[in-house]
Amino acid sequence: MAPRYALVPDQHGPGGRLQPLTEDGTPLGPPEHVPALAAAVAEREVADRPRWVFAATDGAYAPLLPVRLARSHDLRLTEPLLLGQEGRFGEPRSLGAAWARLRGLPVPADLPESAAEDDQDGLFAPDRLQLPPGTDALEAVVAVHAEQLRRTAAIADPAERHRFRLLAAAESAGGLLAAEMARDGLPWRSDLHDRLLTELLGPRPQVPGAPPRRLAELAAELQRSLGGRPFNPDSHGQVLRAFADRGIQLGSTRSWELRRVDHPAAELMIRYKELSRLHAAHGWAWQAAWARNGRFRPEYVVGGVVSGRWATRGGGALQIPRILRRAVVADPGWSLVVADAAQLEPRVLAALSGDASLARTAAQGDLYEALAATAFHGDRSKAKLGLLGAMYGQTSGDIGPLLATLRRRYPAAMGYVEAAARTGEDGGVVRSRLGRTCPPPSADWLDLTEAPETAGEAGGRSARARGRFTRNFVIQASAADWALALLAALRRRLAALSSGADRPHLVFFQHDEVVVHTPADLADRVAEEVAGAAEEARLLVFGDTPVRFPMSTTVVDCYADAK
DNA sequence: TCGGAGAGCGCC
DNA sequence: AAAGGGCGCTCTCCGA
Repeated sequence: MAPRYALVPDQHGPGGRLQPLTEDGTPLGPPEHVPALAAAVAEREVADRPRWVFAATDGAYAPLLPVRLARSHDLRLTEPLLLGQEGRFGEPRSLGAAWARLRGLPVPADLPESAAEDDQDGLFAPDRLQLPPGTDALEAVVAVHAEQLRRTAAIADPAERHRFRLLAAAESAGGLLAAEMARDGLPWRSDLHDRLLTELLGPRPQVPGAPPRRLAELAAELQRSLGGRPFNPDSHGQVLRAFADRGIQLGSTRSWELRRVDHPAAELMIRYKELSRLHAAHGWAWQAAWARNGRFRPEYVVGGVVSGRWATRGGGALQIPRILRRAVVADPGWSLVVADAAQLEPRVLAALSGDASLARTAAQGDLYEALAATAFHGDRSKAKLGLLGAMYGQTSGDIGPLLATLRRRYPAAMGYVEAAARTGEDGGVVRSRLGRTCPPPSADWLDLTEAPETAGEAGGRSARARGRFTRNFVIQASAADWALALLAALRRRLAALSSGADRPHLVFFQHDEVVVHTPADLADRVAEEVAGAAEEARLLVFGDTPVRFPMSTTVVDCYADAK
C-alpha cells in the first residue's frame, strides 16, 4: 500500500518504473521495474487508489489508456502554478528545468510548442522532459515532486495553501481528462456535416482548392452589384475600394459596419463572409483533417490560457460554429447530456467579492432578472450590460449611469473589480480564487509607464489596458477554477456510476459547458451527477457562500437540440 | 518563398 | 449601436 506512486514509462516498449511514495513524497522502498506498465498501473489503481505522479500527463498517461486513473499530480502543469505563486514569472517549466533549479544546474529553456507537434510516436518524449543527458528520469520525478510539495507547504496563509492544493489537484485531473477526451472523441456525424455544407455552400468542389458553387455565385453577384469590376472579396483592401467606387466609404469590412450600409452589396458581402468562413475554417478540409471514423478528436491544452481556461491545438474545437452542432449526434442507444453553468462569471464575482447584496441576487434563478428587479427598474438588458461592462472594464457608450447604479447598490462587488484594475494599472499581479497568478506586465509595458514624460498617452493607454486585463482576470480565472473543480468532480462521479465500455464519459468541455456521452438509460443519473458536481465545486472553491451555480442541463440526441 | 502583422470572426 | 476581457484560425499583404 502506498498513497502515491511516481511513474516513468520506458523509452521503448510497454514497460516502465514505479516508485512508491509516502504522502509527502518520500520514497517507500526501492523502485520497481515492471514489464507491462499499463497492467501494473491498473492493478495498483484498484488496490491502492494512489495519487499517480508523473512528469507530464501526455507522455505518461496517454500511452496507458484505456486504463483510467482517479488521481494524479502532473509536475509539468503544477510547476507554472507554483512559479506564479512564488512571483517567478516566465521561468521554464519542464521537468528538466525544475530539476536543474533544484540541483543548481544550467536551466534549459522550454521547447517551442512546435517541437511537440510532430511527436506522433512519442519518439521525442524523453527529450521533451528536457533532462540533462544521463539523468535518471525517475529520480528527477521523485525529487521534483517532493520539492513541489515542499514549495506548496511553504505558502504562508493556511487558507491560500489549502486552495492552492485544490488547484494543483484540479489542474492535474484536468490533464487526465484532456487525455481521455482526446482519445474518446466527440461523436461527429460526417454525413450530417457534409449535408449541411452542401445545403449552404453547394456540392463539395471536385477540384481541390476550387471555391464551392455558392461562394462563386456570391462573388459574382457582389461584383455585379458593385459595378462589374473584378475584385477579390477575401481582400479587405479590394473590398473597401470596390465599395468606395460606389460612393460608400467604409472604415473597415467588419460585418457590424456593413450591416449599417443601405446597399444590396452589403448584405451579399456579409453572407459571403459567413459562408466563406464556414468553408475555410470548418468545411470539408477541416472534416478530412479532424473528424474521422465518427469522432472529432481535438487536442486540448490544459491551462493553455493564462487565466486557466483550456485551449486547443488545431481543429478549433472551442470555436466550432453553433450551426455545426447539428453534426454532433449520440451513438444509437446513447444520449448526450449537455450542461452549461448559467451566468457563471457574474456569480463568480458575487462569490469572490462577498458582496452580500449581489450574492442575494445570485442565490438562485436568473441573476440578471433579479439584478434588474432590485436596481434597474426591471430592465434586464440594462442589468446585464452594466454588469458585463463592470467585469470587462468598459468605459464608453451609455454605460456610465449603469456603472454608477451598480457602484451605489453593490459597493463591495464593484470595489473588488476596481481594486483588481488598480493593481494591474500599477504594474502588480492578481490571483484567482484558487491561486492562479496573472502574468506581470510585459517589458514594453514597463518602458511605456516608467518613463511617463516620453510615454505620455501611450503609457496611459497601456496601463488602462492592463487594468482591464487584471480586472477581468480575477473573474475569468476564478470561473476557470470553478469549472476545473466541476470537471474533476464530474469525472469522478461518472466513474463511480458505471465502468466498462458502456460508461458515461465526458466528450466536450468549453469554458463553462460540458457534454457527456452516455448510454441513454443512464442519462438522468448523469444529469443528477452534473448538478451534484456543480454544488461540490461551489463548496470546494468558494466555501461558505450563499451564491448558487445552477447548471442548465438537457438530455438530447443531438447537440444542436440542447437548450 | 517564407514568416509576421493585421484584419476579421468563430466560441466563451 | 458597436465599446470593454480571453482565445484559435484563416486570409491577405508586405518585407526580408
